[in-house]
Amino acid sequence: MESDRRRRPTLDTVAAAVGVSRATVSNAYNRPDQLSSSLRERILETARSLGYAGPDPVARSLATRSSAAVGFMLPQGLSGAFSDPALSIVLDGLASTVDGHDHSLVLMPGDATGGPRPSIVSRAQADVMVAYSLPDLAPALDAVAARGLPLVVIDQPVLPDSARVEVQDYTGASAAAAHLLGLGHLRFGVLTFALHPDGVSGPVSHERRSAVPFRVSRDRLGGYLDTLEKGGVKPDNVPVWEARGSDRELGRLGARWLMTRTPRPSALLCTSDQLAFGALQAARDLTLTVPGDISVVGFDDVPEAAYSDPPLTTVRQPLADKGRRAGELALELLAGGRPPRPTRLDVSLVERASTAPRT
Amino acid sequence: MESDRRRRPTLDTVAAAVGVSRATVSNAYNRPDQLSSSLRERILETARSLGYAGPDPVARSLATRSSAAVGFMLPQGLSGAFSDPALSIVLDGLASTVDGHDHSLVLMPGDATGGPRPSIVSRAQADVMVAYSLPDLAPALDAVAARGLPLVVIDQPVLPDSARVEVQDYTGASAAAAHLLGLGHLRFGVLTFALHPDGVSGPVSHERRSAVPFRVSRDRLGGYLDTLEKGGVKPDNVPVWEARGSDRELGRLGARWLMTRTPRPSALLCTSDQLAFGALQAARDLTLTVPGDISVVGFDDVPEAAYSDPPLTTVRQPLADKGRRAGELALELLAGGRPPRPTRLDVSLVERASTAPRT
DNA sequence: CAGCATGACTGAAGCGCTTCAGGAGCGCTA
DNA sequence: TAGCGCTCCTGAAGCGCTTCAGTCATGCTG
Repeated sequence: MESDRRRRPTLDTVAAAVGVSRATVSNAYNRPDQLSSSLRERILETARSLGYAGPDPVARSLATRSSAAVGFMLPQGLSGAFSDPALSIVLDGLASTVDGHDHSLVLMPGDATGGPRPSIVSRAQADVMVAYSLPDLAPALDAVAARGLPLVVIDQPVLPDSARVEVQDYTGASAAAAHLLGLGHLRFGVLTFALHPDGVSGPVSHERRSAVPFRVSRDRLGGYLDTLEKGGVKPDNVPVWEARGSDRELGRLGARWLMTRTPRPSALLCTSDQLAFGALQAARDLTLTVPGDISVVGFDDVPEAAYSDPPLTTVRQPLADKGRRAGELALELLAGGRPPRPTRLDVSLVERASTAPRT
Repeated sequence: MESDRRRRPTLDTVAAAVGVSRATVSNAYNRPDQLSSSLRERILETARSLGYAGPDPVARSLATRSSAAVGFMLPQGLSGAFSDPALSIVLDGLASTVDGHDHSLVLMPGDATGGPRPSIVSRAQADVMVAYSLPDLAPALDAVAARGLPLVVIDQPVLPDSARVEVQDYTGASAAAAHLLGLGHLRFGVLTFALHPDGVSGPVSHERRSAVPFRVSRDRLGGYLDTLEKGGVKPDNVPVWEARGSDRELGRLGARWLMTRTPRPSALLCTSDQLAFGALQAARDLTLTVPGDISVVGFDDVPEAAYSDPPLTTVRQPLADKGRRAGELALELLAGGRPPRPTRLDVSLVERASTAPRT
C-alpha cells in the first residue's frame, strides 16, 4: 500500500518512457505550441498508458507560486449559512466566475468566533481570500493579513488594502422604513439576524444595539431605526428581536414575540427575506392577516419573495452580481491589481402585497 | 510589486535570522518536542517580527504529499444545489468532521454534465474526493480514478473501490407509497427531482423513466411506482413530473400540473421535502386543502417539515449522519484504510398532518 | 573513568513541477 | 556558402518545505 502511492508516475517517468526531457513533457501539457504536435500526441499517449493523470497540482502550484484557488470565509457553520438562499446565490455567482477561470473554491466555515479558525486560514491553499459577512475584527482576518494574501470583502469589515463589494444597506433599510411610515404606520417591530456572533437569540437590549460588529446588521438596523426616529417614532419604543441566524424558523420565533407585544406593532421590518417568511408564518399561526393586521417587509428579494403568500414587499439587492463582482475582484487582485475603489451595488424597494396602509 | 511577493520570508530567512538550521525552524512549527522551548520561543518570536506567517501550505503539501483537503463534487451549480437544505445539512456534517481534523473543503460545483468538469477535478488540491449524488458515469469520476484518489460516494454511483454511504431510498419510498395505499388512496401523482442531468423539467415520458442515471431518483421513483403497482395501481396511470432541481418553486410548478390532471390525484408522492413544500403552496394557489382534498408526502424530513402548514408526512433520513459518516470515511481512506462495506443508513416514515384517508 | 543513553540540533536528499537561457538542426536568402 | 531566423527540444536552477540519519555535547551509570 505504501508502494501504491509511491509508484505513481511523474513527469520524469513519462519523459523517460518517451525518451525526451522532462521539460518537454511539461510543455506537452502546458504549452502545446512549444513542441510538434506529433511528439505531443506521442507523449500524451504514453502518459495515458502509464496511468499518468497530468501534472501534480501541488507541485505545479509550488513551482508557479499560485494555487489557482480562492478561499471563501464564512461567519458560521455550513448548515446555518446555507439556510439563507441569499448566500447560495452570492456563492454561485462567485463560483461560476472563478470556475470559468479554472480556479477552485476552498470553503472555510466559521465557528463561534464569527469566522474560520485562524489555523485553518493559515493552512488553506488559496491565493486570494474572500471574506463574507465576517464580523469586524474576526481573527481570521488577521491570519489573512499575516500571510499577505489579497483580500476581497463582501458586506463587511472595512479593511485597509482590501477590495470591497457592498450594498447600500443603510439606504435600503431607510427606504423600507420610509415606505411604512408613508403608509401611516405608527407602531413598529424589527426582526434582525445576528448583531453579535455569540449565537444568542432574543429581545435586544439597549447596549446590545450599540457596538454591533456585523456591519450589515448595523446598517440595516440603523437604517430602520434612524428613519423611524426621523418620522417621529422613538427607537426605544420599537421592540427589536435578534435571531442568531437568518432562517424561517428563527424568524417565526422572533416574529411571534414581536406580534404578541402590547400594543401590537402594525408593521414589521425584517433584515432578511427568510426572517420575513418566518414572520408570515407567525402571522398565520396567530391568525393575523398580512397585510390586513400587520405589514411585513423583508430584505434581499430572493426569488421566492415574489411567490410567498402574500408576495413580499422587500428591498432588492443584486445578489448574483455581488458574487460575480467579488469573483472578478479576486481574479484582478490575483493578477496583481491594486484594490480598486469599493463596488457599491444599488438597492431598491420592491413593493408587493405584504404591506398596506394602516387601517 | 514583483518584489512584494518575492520578498516574503521563508523558513530559510527565519533560520538565518535566528542562526539555526532550517530544519530546526521547521521543527519549531511541527515538532515542538524536538527542540528546547526557549529556542522555539526565540524562533517564533523572530518569525513574527519578520512577518513570517508559518510554513507555506503548498510547499508543505508537496513535501508531505498530502494537501489536507477533501474535495466535494456536486452535480450542479451552487445556487441550485443549496436551495435544498438537505445538502446543506449533509455538507455541514461533513465539514465539521473534516474541519475537526484540520482539513479543508474544496468545492467543485457541477455543470450541465451532472458533475464538475474533469479539468477541475484533475487540478484540485485535495487528497480524497467525495462525490455527492453524481449521475452514473459522470466524467468527473473518471478524472478521480485517473488520479488514483480515494473516493467516497454519497448517494450515488456504485463504483469499485470506493467507500459508500447511502440510504434506503427504495425502502423509504416504498413505505411512503404503502402508507398512502393504506389510507385508501387510488389516484396518485409523483413529483420528482432530476432523473437526468439535462436540466429539463416537465411531465415524464415512458422512456425517460427508464435508464435513470441518478440512483437516488431511480430508487425513490422505483419505490413509489413498484409499490403502487403491487397495490393495484398501474404505473402508466400515475402522472410523473420531473423538476430539474429540488426547490420549492419548481415543486410548486410541477404540483400545479399534477393537481390539475383529470381526474385529480388524491395523493402526491414527492422525492424531497422541498418539492413537497412547493406542492403545499400549489394546493393553496388552487384553494385545495391538504390533506382534505389531497394528501402530500415528502422525503428527507428536513427540520422545516415539522413546521410547515400542515406539518409534512415524510420519509426521514439522517442527513447530518450522512455527512459525518462521509467525513469519517474520507479520513479513514486518507489514513490508508481500505474502503469498508457500504454504510447504509436507515430511513423511517414520519406521519404528520399532510396525509389523511381518502374522503 | 570508560561506556552509554539522551537531548538538541544539522546536512542533505528529496517532493514533482515550471521556466528560461540556450543549443541543434534546417531551410532560406543574398 | 556564410549568415540568419525559425522550430523544436534540453539542462539546470529553483519553488519552500519535511524528514531522516547523523553529529556533538552532556550528564549518568557502574
